[in-house]
Amino acid sequence: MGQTVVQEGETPDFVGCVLSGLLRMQKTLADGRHHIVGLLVEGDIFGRVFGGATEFAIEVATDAEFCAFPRGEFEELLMRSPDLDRAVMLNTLNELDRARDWMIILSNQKITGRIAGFLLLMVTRFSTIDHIVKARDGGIEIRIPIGRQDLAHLLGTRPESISRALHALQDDSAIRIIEPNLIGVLDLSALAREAGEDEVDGIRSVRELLKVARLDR
Amino acid sequence: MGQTVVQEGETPDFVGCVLSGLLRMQKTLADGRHHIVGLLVEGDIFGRVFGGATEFAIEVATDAEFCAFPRGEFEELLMRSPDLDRAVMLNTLNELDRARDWMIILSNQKITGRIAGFLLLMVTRFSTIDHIVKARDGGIEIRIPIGRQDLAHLLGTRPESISRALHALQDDSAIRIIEPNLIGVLDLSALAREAGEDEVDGIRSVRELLKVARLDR
DNA sequence: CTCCCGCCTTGACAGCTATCAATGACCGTT
DNA sequence: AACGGTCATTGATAGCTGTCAAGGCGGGAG
Repeated sequence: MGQTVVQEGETPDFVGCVLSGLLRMQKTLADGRHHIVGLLVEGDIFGRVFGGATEFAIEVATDAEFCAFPRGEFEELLMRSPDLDRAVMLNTLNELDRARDWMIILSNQKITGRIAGFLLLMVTRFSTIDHIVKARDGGIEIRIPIGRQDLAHLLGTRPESISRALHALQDDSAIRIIEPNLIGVLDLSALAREAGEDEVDGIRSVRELLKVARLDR
Repeated sequence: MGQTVVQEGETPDFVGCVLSGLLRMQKTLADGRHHIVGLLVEGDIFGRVFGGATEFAIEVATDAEFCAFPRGEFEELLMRSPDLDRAVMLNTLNELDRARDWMIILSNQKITGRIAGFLLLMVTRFSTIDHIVKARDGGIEIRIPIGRQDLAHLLGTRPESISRALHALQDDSAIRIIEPNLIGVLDLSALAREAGEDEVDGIRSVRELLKVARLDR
């Protein structure tokens, strides 16, 4: 927990792939604060494929497993397997879109909007990770895999504001705080409205997810 | 000016490469506001290489030229030319880092800090585009290629706050507002301090840039 | 079992920003 | 030259957030 996998400015000699658990990608600023720029879950690839130093450190957020390939071999593998190459490219493009989604979320001036966007992103992006997003009869339950401090760093604010905003969303009956890190989503539309996002497509896909989850049981 | 090149949600049938001018990548929200998530300058590639719809619209910010390759041919070209494939991958990875830099900037809670980070990013990233960043005897001059409205959308705030923050930085003798869109940088360290970033490396490279620019003349 | 420590939460206050409104500068048009 | 439009700026006020401080809760060590 909290161990460093890749240090800032380092050029790692391997390409990693997360198998389970959660890693966080962050940058430490001059004043000691560290800002989180992304979370890595199972299936995510980290470490730059071709040269160049990583500008961001990677640390373990929860118990996690990952595998590492020597970078040279991985690059050769990419050369020989167009399919793998294409998959890595698609993965990178998806991460790029995700990073831009983060930008939209961070552009929201009210904290409640940022948290609403964060929760929606969790639901839409991590819907396949069942220990994070669970579909229940009452709606969806999200287990936030990081603490208030990290969440604040992620959303560009402070733990106190996170707490207040979550309880404000609860007062609006948009969510329910089951445990500090276990959030029940009561009203997706309200969240989307709060986030200011046109998340209609996202919500539709979530509805599909819920249907599938119910059929599974 | 303001024309749409690629629409949101569309799957463009070409891959574009900016030759000159400036394009902006943005997303329109449900309430009509549009948030800018990136600027494209010469050499930047846009349009997804492999399938998938673009989540962001691309519009012309200034007079611009770009070339377009049919997507199918481009993908075949990638298959046949490992060098090009590698270059595109590197380009994408760089954009990813840039997007994460944006996240850091947007995480800054004070507007002056966000603008300081923006200016530093302009200097470090667009230092080769001489109609945007110019080295002069007094320091560096940055021509901001977008208006206050767009700048506000980019930094997640409002035009009024942009104006106030710029003039605050001027009062601190960190910058000089030569024209509304032409900013002279007087004190890089002050900007870095304001941004809270450990931009020492960045500043060093800027110093190199200044030296080179002076030798050029 | 008790203590200690970290985390989450809540309250009070200062500081900053969003918002509304109004003014002035610049540009293209008439 | 006069007009209308957009854009940048400035002021006043309300609202929200950062900050500091304190209290409550749970888990681990002794």
